[in-house]
Amino acid sequence: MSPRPSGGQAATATRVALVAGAIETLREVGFAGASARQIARRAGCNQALIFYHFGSVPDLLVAALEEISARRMAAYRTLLDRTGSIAELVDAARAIFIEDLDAGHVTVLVEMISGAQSVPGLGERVKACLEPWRDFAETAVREVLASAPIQVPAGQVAHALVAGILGLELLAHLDSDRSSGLALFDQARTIGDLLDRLRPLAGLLNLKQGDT
Amino acid sequence: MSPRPSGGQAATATRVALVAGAIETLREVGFAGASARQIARRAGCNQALIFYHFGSVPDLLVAALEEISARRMAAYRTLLDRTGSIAELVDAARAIFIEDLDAGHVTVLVEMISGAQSVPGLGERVKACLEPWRDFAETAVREVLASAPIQVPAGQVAHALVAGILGLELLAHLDSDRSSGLALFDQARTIGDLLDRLRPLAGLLNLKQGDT
DNA sequence: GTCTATACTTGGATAGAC
DNA sequence: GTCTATCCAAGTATAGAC
Repeated sequence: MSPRPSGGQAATATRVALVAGAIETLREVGFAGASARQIARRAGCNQALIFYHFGSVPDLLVAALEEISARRMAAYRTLLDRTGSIAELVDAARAIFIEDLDAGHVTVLVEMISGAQSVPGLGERVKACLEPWRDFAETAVREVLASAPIQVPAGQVAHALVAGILGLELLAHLDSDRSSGLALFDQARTIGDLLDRLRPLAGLLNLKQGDT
Repeated sequence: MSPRPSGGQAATATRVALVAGAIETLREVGFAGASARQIARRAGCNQALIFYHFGSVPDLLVAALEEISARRMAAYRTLLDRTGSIAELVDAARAIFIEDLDAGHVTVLVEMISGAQSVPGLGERVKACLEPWRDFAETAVREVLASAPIQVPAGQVAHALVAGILGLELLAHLDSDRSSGLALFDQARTIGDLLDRLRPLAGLLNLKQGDT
């Protein structure tokens, strides 16, 4: 669809600026306010370039979401690499949550999900972008709770976790207050710490453990 | 601001139709697609009437949200009246969640929260509409867990609960699948049932219970 | 109170100069 | 590749007929 000429160096810079502008616009005025002119102004270039490089405004917005999705996945994966305690992982997750909140990554995601209602076919593409986030969450839950003394359905917990993050983002933005959300991480940290202490007892308490 | 002539019977019918149309529009095409013309078409009346009766489109949308908020609060309060078991209350909450999901009540709320980004001052008004929902959630958590054998911060749990509902709504709409959310209620039902069985032991287990 | 008609603004998208 | 200029569609809002 989009031209994407092969050898453009300046073109790449423009596309990067437009994606950054799209993210900034989604953050500041939401999906409903993300017009081509608003985005171009923040990108510091002409409005017509959006259509030249991306074809349409929704296409650019999807590209922006994909960019964020890819960047955050990289950051998240470093989380799973630390195979330390659960409490340690909760701390790291909290730090990343703050980072996402301040940078507006989740805002962009939420705006795209709710905004998808008004553009036919957009929902499918947003859904595809969200898939890695869900997979990551499920993997994280599975790994973290593998050694825990309780048996939980990882898929459901992951679903609740993703939903929780999205909901907290909505509320945090509405209230201009992120402390309410962070307090929940502190709560999780306490529970995680408890699970860490109980871990040595895992073998004793696993009554109906099926897997290895 | 709005005229609201005192003795209009037909006028009231029109306002009702417009509010209903606004809700339907927010559900079907979201905040970004909720234009005066779209709403008027669904309300079966003229676009100009929106400005006559409500002053502006955002004002009508807020009125629609207030309408929903009031109606749902009435339904929710019947929940708290049943002072039965926790499991029973989870069942009732599940039924209401389904009702809200199918009728699109939460969709309207989510669209208004995320859409508020693009209209200066709208956020404050949406926030005011959300307040009763939060208060209700906190009261519900407090009452339900008062007799439970564990000590929990009701405010934080309520905040997480509201966030969870909003997030589940976002995901349910994106996936056109509400079963993932409902599965969590089944999970909660199991936990509630566990708490019900443990309730007789509450006196024994309360190690650091401060209140009555 | 409700409609038609319209003024005005903004947004999506394209053509063509450079 | 990027800009200016422009067309057209859709939106908000108002004036005035009925």
